[in-house]
Amino acid sequence: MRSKPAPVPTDETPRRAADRIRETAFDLFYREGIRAVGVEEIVSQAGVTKPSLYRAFESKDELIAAYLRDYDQRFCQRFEAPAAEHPDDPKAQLLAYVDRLATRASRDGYRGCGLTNAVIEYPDSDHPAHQVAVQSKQALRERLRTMCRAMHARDPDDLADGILLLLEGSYVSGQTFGEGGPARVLGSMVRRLIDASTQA
Amino acid sequence: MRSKPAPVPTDETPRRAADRIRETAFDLFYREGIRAVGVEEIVSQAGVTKPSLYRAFESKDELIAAYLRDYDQRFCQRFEAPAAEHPDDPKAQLLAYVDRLATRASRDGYRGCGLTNAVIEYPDSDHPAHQVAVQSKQALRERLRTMCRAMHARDPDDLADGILLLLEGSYVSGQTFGEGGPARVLGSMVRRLIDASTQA
DNA sequence: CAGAGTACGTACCGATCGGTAACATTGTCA
DNA sequence: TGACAATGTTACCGATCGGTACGTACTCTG
Repeated sequence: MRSKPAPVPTDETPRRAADRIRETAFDLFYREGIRAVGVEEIVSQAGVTKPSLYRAFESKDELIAAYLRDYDQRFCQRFEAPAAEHPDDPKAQLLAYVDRLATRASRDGYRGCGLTNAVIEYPDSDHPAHQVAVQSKQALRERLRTMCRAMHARDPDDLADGILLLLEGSYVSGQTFGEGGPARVLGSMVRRLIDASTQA
Repeated sequence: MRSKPAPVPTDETPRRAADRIRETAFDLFYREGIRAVGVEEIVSQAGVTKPSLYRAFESKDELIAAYLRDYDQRFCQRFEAPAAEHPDDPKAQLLAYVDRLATRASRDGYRGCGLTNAVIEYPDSDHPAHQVAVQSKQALRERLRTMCRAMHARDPDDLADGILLLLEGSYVSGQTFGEGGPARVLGSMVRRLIDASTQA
């Protein structure tokens, strides 16, 4: 034990080939779409070779699944991050995420949610990409329901679904309309729905 | 003149090769995704050959654009159809479309909006598919604004964008969640937003 | 019936797709 | 020094991609 003194993953780019592939795949898949990106492009941009990819991942499909799991993790961080700033205030937590999303999604070049995009690129429910993405979305739906219950909404499950529609709408509309798109009203619409569900 | 006695486009399947290609491409592109479908699959399923495709369409990209124009046309019909049943009542017109959409989008196997899907599959704004789809969405946004103004909403443009978010959210969530998905609440959420914008 | 024009199919192209086999090279630890 | 794991190098596979050169069959017109 206590042998490895410092594998010191130098925070510059090199690192392990598998990591570089994973990061490069993340960027390319997200920005250009999954089907649009070939393995050749990934390895060349990552500065590695194809055998390295296939030593780390069984297939392209597995790499895609890994990308989506990474995406889900980042999403969860983004979604849960505001919780710390607003303890015991689910409404404020949700609105914090919503307002940040509204800003991002109304900027030019926004590419939406990688998980939502994956469901559309892989409609076949047997495909690993589809499955990982759907699982993540179901977790989000559950999370929203929990928050809406904590807000003492009259119809927490309906409110949660309404908010989910607005979120998903923002993800996709951000790509369609760019700067000044409909996502700009996301915050006020979520507030209206919450108010309509919590007022006396 | 008056020569052609009856080219009689027999309403069975055969007809012109170009038409068969167009119909088959519509179904395949919509159900399986555009990038997922090759020209070979289209022509073989249409019962024609590749040269027939390339005599009628300059390229696959042009066929895709044609598909999206067809889709836009069908969408407009669906969206405007309820208008006849509710003349001079924009709210009823909109809700009629919304309620039908909610039903379709909460059924299993729903594949969303072909135009929205196309924007996600082709994020590059130079691509014809992207352009056709975005144009259609901009027209929808304008149409919604007009309707919201006619409803005498306090903030017609904001309300229109809010409704647009709910619509787009239904398109994509329908694919993610299938039966019993969030789109089931679309009707009540649209009503809440309208009410919140039109009440005294 | 002749001939033109239209509509279509056969067979093929080069490029790229995801994926692999075999072997050389490197760095690390013992 | 020597063994091992990780990576690179090179060359290749069969399948599929979008796209085309060219020959053929039908039909309408004169």
